[in-house]
Amino acid sequence: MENFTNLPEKKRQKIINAALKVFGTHNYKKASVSDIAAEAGISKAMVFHYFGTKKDMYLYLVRFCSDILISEIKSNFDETVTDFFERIILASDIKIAVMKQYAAIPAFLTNIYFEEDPIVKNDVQKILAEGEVYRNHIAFDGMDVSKFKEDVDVTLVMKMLIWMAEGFAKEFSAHNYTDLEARCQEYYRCMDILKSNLYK
Amino acid sequence: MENFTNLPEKKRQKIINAALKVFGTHNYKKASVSDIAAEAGISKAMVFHYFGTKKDMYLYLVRFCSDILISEIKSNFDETVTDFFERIILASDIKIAVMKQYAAIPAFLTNIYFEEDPIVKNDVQKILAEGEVYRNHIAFDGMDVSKFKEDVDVTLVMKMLIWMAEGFAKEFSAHNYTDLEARCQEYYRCMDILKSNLYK
Amino acid sequence: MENFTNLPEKKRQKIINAALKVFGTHNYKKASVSDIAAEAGISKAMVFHYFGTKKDMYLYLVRFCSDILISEIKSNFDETVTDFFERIILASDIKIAVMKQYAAIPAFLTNIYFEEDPIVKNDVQKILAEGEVYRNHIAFDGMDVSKFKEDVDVTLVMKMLIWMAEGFAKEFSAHNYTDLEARCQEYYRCMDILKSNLYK
Amino acid sequence: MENFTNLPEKKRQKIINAALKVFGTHNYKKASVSDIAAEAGISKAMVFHYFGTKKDMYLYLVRFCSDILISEIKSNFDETVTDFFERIILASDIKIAVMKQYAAIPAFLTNIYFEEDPIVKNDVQKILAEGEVYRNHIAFDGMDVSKFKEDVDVTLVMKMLIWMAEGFAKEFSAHNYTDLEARCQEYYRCMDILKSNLYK
DNA sequence: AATGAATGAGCCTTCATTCAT
DNA sequence: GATGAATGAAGGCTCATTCAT
Repeated sequence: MENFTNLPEKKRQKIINAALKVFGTHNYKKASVSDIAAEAGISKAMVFHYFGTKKDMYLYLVRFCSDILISEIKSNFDETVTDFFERIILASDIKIAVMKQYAAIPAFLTNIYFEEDPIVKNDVQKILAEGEVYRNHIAFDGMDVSKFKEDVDVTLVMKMLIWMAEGFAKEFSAHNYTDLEARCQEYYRCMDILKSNLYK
Repeated sequence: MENFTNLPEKKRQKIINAALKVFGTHNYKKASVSDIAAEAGISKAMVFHYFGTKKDMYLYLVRFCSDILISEIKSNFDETVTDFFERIILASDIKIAVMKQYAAIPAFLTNIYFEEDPIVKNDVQKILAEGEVYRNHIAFDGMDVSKFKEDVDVTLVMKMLIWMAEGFAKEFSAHNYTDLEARCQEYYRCMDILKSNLYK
Repeated sequence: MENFTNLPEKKRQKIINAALKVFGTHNYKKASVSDIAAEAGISKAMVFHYFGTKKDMYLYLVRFCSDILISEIKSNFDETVTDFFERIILASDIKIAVMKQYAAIPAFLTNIYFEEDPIVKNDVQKILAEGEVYRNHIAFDGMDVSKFKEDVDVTLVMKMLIWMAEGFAKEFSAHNYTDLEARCQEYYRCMDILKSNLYK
Repeated sequence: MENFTNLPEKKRQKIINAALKVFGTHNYKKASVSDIAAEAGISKAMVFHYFGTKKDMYLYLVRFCSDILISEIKSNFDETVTDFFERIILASDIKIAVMKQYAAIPAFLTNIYFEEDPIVKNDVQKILAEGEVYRNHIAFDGMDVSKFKEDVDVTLVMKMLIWMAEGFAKEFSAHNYTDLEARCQEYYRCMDILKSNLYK
């Protein structure tokens, strides 16, 4: 793996982008090492030289994206924002920021989420689980739920929002990741409805 | 194709379940006929005897699921139920009924929704489009939205519910389709929250 | 094999024609038993019931055609025709008569002549060799070569005519066995040229 | 295709010979890539590495043979030889020279001539058509037919010679391409007979 | 370090042949 | 006798992976 990490920044980025793009377009099995090599402008054998295995490369990318996500969270998350809905929006903003760094990351993340190939599924989930802490941290720690009407089960509201986020992401993906801004507006307006009506 | 449809009920179901499972676990390209044959306990050549082509089998399954869905809608949908939320629940009940018939249908439906393989994409969409009428019919026709508070944008509420349904299905799939009943309860309680607070 | 020979005349002919057609259209390997069965209006399994093996069926047909050819020779050959060129024409006429009995025979004969598949090649040649006697008999026995100019090597003329016949048959086959009569005229006119100029 | 053309001469020849032999022995459909690979002493996958497709390999060979033929014509054809029979012999010499370079070419050429497989038929004919000019050029342009007896139809003589050439090639092929020299002598002696007797 | 050659396993598909009914 | 079901071997082709240079 050091074979890869010792590469000059520029080349590394090019290879990562190529790999993210290919793995984001096809699933693990169908994504071919040849395509990645061609996209990155290197020879197929070099991919194996850098990563050892297709699987290793894949997992490297998973970790790479996960790390970016976590780092973005660490540097942007503001724990003084305690209001339930503002916190949700803050978390969403972070995710969107990540999307903007590496153009191919969202497609890749969607694919790894749906990847069912037993060759990688377990390892992917392990890696994602490590970052889970941070993601949950964002959403749940120290949230102020006092403004909710008494009879509203906040846990269920949370669940609703998670489901909605999933559905939103799916729709976004299904439309080829276009119109991010406009779609986010819809999402935020939905939250406004909830906020207005579930708060006292 | 008659080679297959003339098969005894039992055997047909076994093969369908096997195929749904494999196509629900992997995408079109990676789902291997060998795996389906093994899962169904028949020889690989029989699959071709029954369906002619991997593609034909896939499209058969798409139509098969679509037909089940439509038939379930036709026989269970009650247009006299006009209340927005009751209508949603009715629709959900129908989907759940489908799930109970063939355990693997939801996974399969999710996969065909995301299937991008050009070999099947167009044909799949054609088949799904035929049933579109019924699905839209369920959700949108003649719903009574008069009970909503004046300032609530019903279109957005609809969108929220669709997103939620997607997220719910994804979670259900991620947990290997277990505890259908319990999970549905959560889903219904969420809708209760919305109903209580968004209605006048 | 008796399974087949005991069949009613009509059915047997239909099957033979079907087989000749398919084997005349494709070579041994590519000619599929399914196609023959379909063409003959019987089930694939029956072909095996009648003939045992694809190979057996093929060899049966070879012998069948060879027999027809020989029988035609036996009944039409006139040994009182001794003139070299008239004898050649007589032989040609016989071949043409055979062609008219079973429409598919010429195509089949052409194919078996070019068949290189080691699975059948040897056996085919054995069968054809058995009939060779008659064919040679036609051409060579008791021919009157006295009218040739002294310096003409009749053996070479014979060879020329054989080569020409092959070339002619090839051309005829290459043009899908059309215009038999017209083409024969050309062939006969060529022989006229030879006759006029090689005879004293 | 460059994968193949960049190969060392020796290896390329071995593969070409193997392919010509297999395609010359069986027709397109039946000629198996495995056989070619085995005959050439390489792995089946390499054939695809070199040529991409069985079809591509086949068409490459067609063009290869066509090119050799044309090149041989270009360098050996002498338009100052105008006598009808000498011209024919010149043309024959050229073909024989080709045969000596790659022993399997004649069998291959015969097979492509009869190849009816729709997968390749059109492309083959396109390739052959490109060289047609040269082949016709050889045979027909500027031949001196003034020495023929007045009543001899030269067009028919031409036809005879073409038929003979076909028959000759067939016989040569049927005897496994042995004794080229001796067989040619016979062919030339036949032409002598014609020349002596059809000329004034 | 970097490449292209090389391979073996696996995939979809076809087909002659066998088997149960 | 007749059929459809069933299979195994083989074919064309792809691809991750290894090897020699």
